[in-house]
Amino acid sequence: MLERQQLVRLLRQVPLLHGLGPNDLSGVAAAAQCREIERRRFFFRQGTIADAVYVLNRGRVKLTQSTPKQAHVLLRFIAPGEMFDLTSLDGQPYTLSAEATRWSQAVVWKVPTMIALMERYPSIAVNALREMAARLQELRERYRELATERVERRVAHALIRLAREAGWRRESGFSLVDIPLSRQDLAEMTGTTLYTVSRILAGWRRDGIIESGRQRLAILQPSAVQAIAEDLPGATSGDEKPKT
Amino acid sequence: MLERQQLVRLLRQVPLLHGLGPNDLSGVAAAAQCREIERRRFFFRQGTIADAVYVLNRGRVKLTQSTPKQAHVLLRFIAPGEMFDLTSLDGQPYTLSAEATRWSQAVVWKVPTMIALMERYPSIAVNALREMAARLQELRERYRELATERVERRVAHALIRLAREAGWRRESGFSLVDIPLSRQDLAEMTGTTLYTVSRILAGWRRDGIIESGRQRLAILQPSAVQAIAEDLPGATSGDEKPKT
DNA sequence: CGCCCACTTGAAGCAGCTCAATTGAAGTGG
DNA sequence: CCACTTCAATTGAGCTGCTTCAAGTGGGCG
Repeated sequence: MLERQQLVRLLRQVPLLHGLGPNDLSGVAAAAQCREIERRRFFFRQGTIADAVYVLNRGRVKLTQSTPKQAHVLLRFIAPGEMFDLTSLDGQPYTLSAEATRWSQAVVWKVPTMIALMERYPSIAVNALREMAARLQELRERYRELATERVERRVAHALIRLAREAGWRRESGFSLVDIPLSRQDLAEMTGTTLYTVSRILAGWRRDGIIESGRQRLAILQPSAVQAIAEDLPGATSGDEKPKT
Repeated sequence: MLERQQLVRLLRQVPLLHGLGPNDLSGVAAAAQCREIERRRFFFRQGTIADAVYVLNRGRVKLTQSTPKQAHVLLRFIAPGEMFDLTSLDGQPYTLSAEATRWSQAVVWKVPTMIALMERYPSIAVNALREMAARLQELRERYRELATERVERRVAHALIRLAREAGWRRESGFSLVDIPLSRQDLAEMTGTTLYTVSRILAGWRRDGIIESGRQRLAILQPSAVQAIAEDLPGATSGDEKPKT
């Protein structure tokens, strides 16, 4: 757990609280709770009441939605500093679940508490709005993608997006996804099946664009992935130079 | 155009401004502008700078997104009272376009003006957040639908959604969509082609579930449409009684 | 009245899904 | 350290829902 001092220092980095002075931050911190969970456990589950707002401090969280018939959709990953999930301000049930992909720590405010804070410090509300607007915009783009693009391009986009959301580790000079990521996960991100993802990745591996193993994925030629995502020349041929 | 008095009376109905007193409303109204446009004209277009926030007063607006290759996606319709579109608070370009489907009137605030209003009247920001959260939630649901459901069910869902967003007119006892709605529009809403939509509607028409013509659509058996959307029994057989 | 444009319908092709069998890498326990 | 288990990943074969292309049809508006 965290001491107050430590918490305030943390919160200073959080985009949601930008523009607040030290005193304000201290007040906001006083209203917060802290929650830590293990890998594969949930901050909240689809169907339970949405009574809190989270800001991820350490770890990595994935947001998923599932249907009655056990079809799952992977909406996005949350990186440290990001807010999740302002689904409802009125005590409606969550329509998604938040699962830690490894040990994670989040700062939590009850919804009524957060609303009170926003009334008192309006810039929090404006920051939240900014974050929500960005989310909405990204999701709209993905929606368009899903409606108009072929699978291969969607998978390429998913990899590029993972670079931003999930982060990468440098390993022997290449980008390695910093998340345990199965074919199933990628399929659920792009609206396809794990078989199709496997075939696509196999093709890219043959072309030297990526390296991959069990829950592991490394991009050898970022520019080639970009080319596939954007319909540039040189998409399938492996004649691109690896960047880095 | 509108007088101040009239404008204030209007703004009292707007969810975005709920919780404000008469004086506050008057101040908010003073900072607003008013814009009226004809059918088929745009409040804003994809690519231009997002420097304003709109609240629709009268008419009907559709939000669309298009790709470089002229593929279009119809994101949603805006009904009077709704806010559109808080895409960006920072002067980024719009990633969508807002087109009037008939003569429309909207109240407009410049983005910096609206941010200042939110700082002054935090409940506006909270209301905006509420609206954004609802949008995000709905879009996530549609994203999941697009990723996991067949076309026929997506079209059924689109009709149900239109009932809420676009409104219906009662005509000889049946629900008629209150928007000029082509097969192409429905295709762009559901991520398919106008041909497939045409075939699906033809089937429903044979089963007596709908009536349809040129840019016209009437639902004869709402419960049958619901059944198709939700995978209930009695989906394709026309043995349901019309509600109403 | 005649043209335009939304809509319909058929036929062919294919991208991606489904099912099934196999491989192989990472634990696990003796 | 090796046998065993487990589970992600691969790959083939067949199928199908949907797209694509092309040719009509008919309602509505100028």
